[in-house]
Amino acid sequence: MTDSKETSIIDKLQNLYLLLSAQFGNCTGVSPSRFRLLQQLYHADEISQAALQKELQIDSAAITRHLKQLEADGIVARRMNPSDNRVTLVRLTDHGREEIVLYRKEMERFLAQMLQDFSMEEQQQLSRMLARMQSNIRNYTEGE
Amino acid sequence: MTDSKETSIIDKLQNLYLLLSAQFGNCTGVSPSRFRLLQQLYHADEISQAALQKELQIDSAAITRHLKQLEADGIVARRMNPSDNRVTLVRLTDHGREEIVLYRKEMERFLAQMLQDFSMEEQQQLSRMLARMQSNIRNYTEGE
DNA sequence: CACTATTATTTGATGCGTCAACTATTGACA
DNA sequence: TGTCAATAGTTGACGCATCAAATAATAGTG
Repeated sequence: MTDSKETSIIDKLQNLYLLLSAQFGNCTGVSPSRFRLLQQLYHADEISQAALQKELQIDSAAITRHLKQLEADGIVARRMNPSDNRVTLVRLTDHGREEIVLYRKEMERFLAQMLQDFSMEEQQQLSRMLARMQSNIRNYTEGE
Repeated sequence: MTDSKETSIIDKLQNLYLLLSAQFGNCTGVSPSRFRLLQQLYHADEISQAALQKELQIDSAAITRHLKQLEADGIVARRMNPSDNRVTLVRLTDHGREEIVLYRKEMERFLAQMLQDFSMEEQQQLSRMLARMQSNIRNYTEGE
């Protein structure tokens, strides 16, 4: 029986992800999701929640909650799009912009450690494999 | 700036994991964690929660809650270890054993789809890379 | 034997994600 | 223009994980 072998990739993926989230949070002070969200805001100046949702691939409910918290923390400011009252536009506050610079530094360190012994070639290979799995899973959905 | 490039592995890992969890659940009817837990029980006959915790690398609080639910669903039976009243021994019920056979079938299909275009060689490579990252992250913790 | 770890499990608070249901706006078209 | 569909965001219920604190039982030691 190769049972345990066959599942091992899912197991490894899960163990890695859980460890990654926990450690990333410890090191940078924000969760990976929140960091990614801030990263988008950092590059985008001002952006709608729907656009954030598309980038991050996270449920829009989760986006709403992150932003609510970030707004309460003074990291982010929101306003309605005057030309379409359905959409909310989000941007970093000046304070937020300062904070994220620190997060980014920590993240750099973390990432460097995580990939310390990976060659460029390996990193690309890994990236491609992850992307392939993702697309395979997506197709499974449709095929159901 | 190669900013978005540099984070892309974490991004990809997260996107993949979230998609994986959601889809795995849809397809098999159980979450990856719960499946792994059942898998352990399937192979172990009777096992303590602490041992499960070590295998799965999941917080023991989460183990308790999974088992509570599984017990309520009649999948699992728990009893105290008569020779050490601290430990709880867990085993699949007959019903549970039948159920898991079905889950396993679904899981096989899911996994096959996820890795459909991966050669054996690639799968091993991927496994090794995931393990390396995990160990790199662990070391980071200690280094702090 | 009493005292102090250590170990196993549980519970409560919290973070983050999902889905489903609901509101508000906008767009399109008979 | 009135109606209906699509889009953006929010909220509530829920699943699953984490940490910290509490409880029990056992082990080790002077």
